[in-house]
Amino acid sequence: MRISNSYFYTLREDAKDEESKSGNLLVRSGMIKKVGAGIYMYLPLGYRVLDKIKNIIKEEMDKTGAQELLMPSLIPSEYYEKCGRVEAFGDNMFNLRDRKNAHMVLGPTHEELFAIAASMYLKSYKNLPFNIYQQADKFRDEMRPRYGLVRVKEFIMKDAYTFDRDEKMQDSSYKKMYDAYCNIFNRMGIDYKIVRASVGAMGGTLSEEYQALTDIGEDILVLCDKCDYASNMEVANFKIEEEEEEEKTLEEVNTPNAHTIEDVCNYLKLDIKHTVKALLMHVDGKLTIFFIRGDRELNEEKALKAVGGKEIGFANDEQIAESNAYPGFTGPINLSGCKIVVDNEVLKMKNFCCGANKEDYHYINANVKDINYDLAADISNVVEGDVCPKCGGKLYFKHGIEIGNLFKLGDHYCRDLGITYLDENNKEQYPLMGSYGIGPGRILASIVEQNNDEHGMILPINIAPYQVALVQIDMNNKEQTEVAESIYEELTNAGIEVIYDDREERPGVKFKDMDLVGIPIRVTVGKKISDNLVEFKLRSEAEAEDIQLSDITNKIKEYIKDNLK
RNA sequence: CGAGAUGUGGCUCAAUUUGGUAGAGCACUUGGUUUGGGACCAAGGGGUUGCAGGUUCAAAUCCUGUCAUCUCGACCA
Repeated sequence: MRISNSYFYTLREDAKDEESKSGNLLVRSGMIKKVGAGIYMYLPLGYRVLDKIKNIIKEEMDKTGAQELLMPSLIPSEYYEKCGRVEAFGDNMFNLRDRKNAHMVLGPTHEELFAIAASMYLKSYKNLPFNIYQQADKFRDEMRPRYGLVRVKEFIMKDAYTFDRDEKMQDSSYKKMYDAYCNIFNRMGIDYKIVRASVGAMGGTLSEEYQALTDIGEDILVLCDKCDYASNMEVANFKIEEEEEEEKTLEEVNTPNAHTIEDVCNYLKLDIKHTVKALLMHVDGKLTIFFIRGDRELNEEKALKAVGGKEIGFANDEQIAESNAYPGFTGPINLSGCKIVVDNEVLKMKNFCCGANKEDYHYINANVKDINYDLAADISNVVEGDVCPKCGGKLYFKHGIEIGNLFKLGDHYCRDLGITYLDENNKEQYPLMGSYGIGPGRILASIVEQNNDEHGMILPINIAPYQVALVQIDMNNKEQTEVAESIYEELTNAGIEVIYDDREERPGVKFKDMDLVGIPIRVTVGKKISDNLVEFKLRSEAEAEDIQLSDITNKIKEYIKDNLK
């Protein structure tokens, strides 16, 4: 491409409405432009990059035997009602009415339609297994879009769906996707971790996520410093260490105005790890009090699961009044009028401090024998330094952007939709379904987030919009023009993607722009041409190299051959 | 949805406190001088100050409402 008569622009300053590095670089390089919160246009340069990402995904998906198709985005809502997902998605789904006032949605994910597509083909056990996928727009009315392309309201997702007969067959289908995803992200040079995750609104039995490691990642990954344990915080656990301490006698102590755990610890000079705090919650409107170690957070998802509820939130005064709990001084001793859930860890604690259910009083030296509760379960979040549940190593945290996920969904979608096949005994069976997502936009954001310097982005050669930036220093120099044109022609004929900066701009402008956009290879045709030399520079390296003009195209071809994954 | 901040040429910002004809840099156009890391000089074009009301002789500025964007929180495949 010749820049001089192409759509190409860059911005010299950061956008004021972009916070993240990747968001800013993508906007400044003219790859994307914000239309509204969480809504972006992909401009020609950005679209080329997106297309390359999609192509790598497509290649690896097709290699597994998956077949591509295309689903609509505008879907009658009845399809989502059948599986109870109108409720599951709630306000996250875009709802609209057509002219006949029929209720429509913009698809947030496509399990239902894929199941229906599957049913058109699937009649016999002989049809299994198979895998169908698409790369198409998804719409989710996110409460808070942020970080450029990381969390948006409309985005392209590659979503694949497998259909299998039994768990063994599904394991094999799942493994194929697992491996394909590794290939995809490895080819793109992304630094990622595969973590165990929650099945969330998808429902199902197993979920793993591919998480690109970056500081702006919204997910917290729990990793072990000794083994390969890796889990999303939402489902991470830790090994509870039993305290070896002799049980002392329960004692009530005055703690004036000590409403928070910090206050109590300061006042009584206690280690926060020897305290138990209360979380006064409502589960489906009913007061439920959770007790966890003072320094931990309640994991609401685990808590809900433990009590078998649907909705959880902080209790209001009215709900609290049903019990004898005293906010700020609530403890699991002589507590009544509510459901009481204690963290498994609390059962192993010795001589801890907790509220006494009356103003300005706490208990010290409390032990399991002193407390009353309805249920004990794992309800708290891991903190850094906890013991790995797998090997006993130390757990630490990293932030990740979820760029891919794998779900074993079981058969509930097919059950709800009545999709069956006949087995060899002429008996109707429900197939097992799996769903597998990848977010190309998030991949782009993650790559830029992981690969940049003060000059701009540094893109891998199979992702960059062009492989080679050809910079001619002096557009009025005939010899330079001749050489640049011939290099352009030769590389282009060899199938190499060249962006030829033939603008009447000063060299500095051209260098800055090519650096900002992150083109991996730069060839500069300048004054050294009188010695038959041109300059070869990698975006990732600081130094340039002078190359004989006669060698330059071969050098580039070889570099690309060696580095194109 | 709760709290805070911000909306002024394409971009980044000033003028708002104290009401008085809307300004700079970048970008753009023309001419000239330059030409290896975002050049310089000169002359231009481009904004009913997010929108709607109100107060006033006069509103970017004050008041009310509304919308949008960003941040923190809540929420979250």
